[in-house]
Amino acid sequence: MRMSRYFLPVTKETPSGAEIVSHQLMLRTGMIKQHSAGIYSWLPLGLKVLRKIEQIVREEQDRSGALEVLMPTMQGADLWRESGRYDAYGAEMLRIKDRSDRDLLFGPTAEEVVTDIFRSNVRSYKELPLNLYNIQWKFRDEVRPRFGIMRGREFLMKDAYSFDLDEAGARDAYHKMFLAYLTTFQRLGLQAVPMRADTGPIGGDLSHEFLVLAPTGESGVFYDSVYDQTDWARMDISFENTDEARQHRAATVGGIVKAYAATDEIHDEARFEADVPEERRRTGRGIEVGHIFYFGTKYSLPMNAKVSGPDGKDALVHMGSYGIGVSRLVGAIIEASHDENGIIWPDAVAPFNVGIINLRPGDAAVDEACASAYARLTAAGLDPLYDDSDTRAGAKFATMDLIGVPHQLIIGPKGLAGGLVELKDRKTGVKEDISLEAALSRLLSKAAS
RNA sequence: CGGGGAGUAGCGCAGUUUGGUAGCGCAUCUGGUUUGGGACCAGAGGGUCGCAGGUUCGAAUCCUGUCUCCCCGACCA
Repeated sequence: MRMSRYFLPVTKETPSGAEIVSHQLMLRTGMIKQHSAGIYSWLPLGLKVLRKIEQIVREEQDRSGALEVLMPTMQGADLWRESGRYDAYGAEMLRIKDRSDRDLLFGPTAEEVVTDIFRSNVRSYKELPLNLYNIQWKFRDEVRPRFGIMRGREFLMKDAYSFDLDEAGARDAYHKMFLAYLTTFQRLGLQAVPMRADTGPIGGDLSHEFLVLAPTGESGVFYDSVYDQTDWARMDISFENTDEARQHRAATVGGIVKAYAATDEIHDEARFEADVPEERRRTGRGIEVGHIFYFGTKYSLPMNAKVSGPDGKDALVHMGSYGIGVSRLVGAIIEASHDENGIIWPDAVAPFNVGIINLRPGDAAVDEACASAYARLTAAGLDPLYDDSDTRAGAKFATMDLIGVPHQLIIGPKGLAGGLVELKDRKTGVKEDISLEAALSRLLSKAAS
């Protein structure tokens, strides 16, 4: 993308009303524009990042065996009356009437809709296990939206719903999502710690929140430092539905959750001190980016979602639901990864892989070198952002750093006269003077790996 | 919903106490000089001061109402 053709309304000043750094940076980089309290438009740069995150979430859901669907944002009230939640949900649910005076609502979640899909299409236990997910906009009329898109009223959520014949099956579905979440967050460049969560009226031990560690997080977190050292990507998990794979998943999750991790809501200091050696105790702040839970027959019972079991009798399906705040992740990543100059995107979600800075537009040799670099990087499948604007070098550097372009190729007449360009790493700040060829081959090999 | 704060040019703000017909910085546009870490000079455009009523010769400023946004608390991806 050429900067001159892009829509990148960056500002030097911090907009008022933005308290936390991710909100400030998202506004300053022109990723989002506030529409009203808790409701935002996503501008090109922000949407690009949102889509990249969404795609990683999608890939890991698919890999775990979940199947993508797309459920409506507008839901009829009848299903919610059936589950008993139309009255129970309260003011957070946005209720609307259509022209025929029918009650609609903007879905805050989709248990009712997905259960309805299930019960009208699935008859036999042989079709299980089944996990349906969608990545769809939700609306919750929060009492107090805040922190930009971190707690918006309208937000993009990945919500998955598992269906199993019995609790044992549901437990395995839970394990699959648990493990898929860990790899998802790791791919996003985040350190997320699973923490046992309050299960509410259902009870049991099957509810976990995933918290991204960031100093500005809303929740206080207490955890064993073994979570700092774990490389989830190396777990080598099979999502096959064999007994062996199930046992392996159960053992893996069991091993992970054995270590202490809790948010301040349910933190037990005495247990923390008893279970975790002092040198391994970690306290900090976290942002909740995922929440999974098993809720048994809470919806299948009132909505009569049954399958025929192997014994020929109908059985209510056991369900679980699994959420990831996709739009919140954008903010969470920024909270976890930024410096005084701006955002430091992890490579996997960076809106552009490489920045090209032309220090002297109009200089034939520099223009040519930049154009050539741009063409070759683009041809190799990289997504470069080429600043071809006629502005001061300092402003260009500041903008590239602000929007967090991971690698920056800086080309000017002085360096070029000696056959050199500058290659800068956003994260480390390291700058190197090397030949254009060397810089390109390094960028291309990095892209290939 | 309780408590606090704020709405003045695209953005950030001053002006309100003590009414006299709106200003600064950034951004934008034009021309010129520049160009290796957020340039400089000269000029220009842009605001019914959130909205509605009221007081007054006269209201951004005082009064009443209302809408919106932000912050702190109880809830959540």
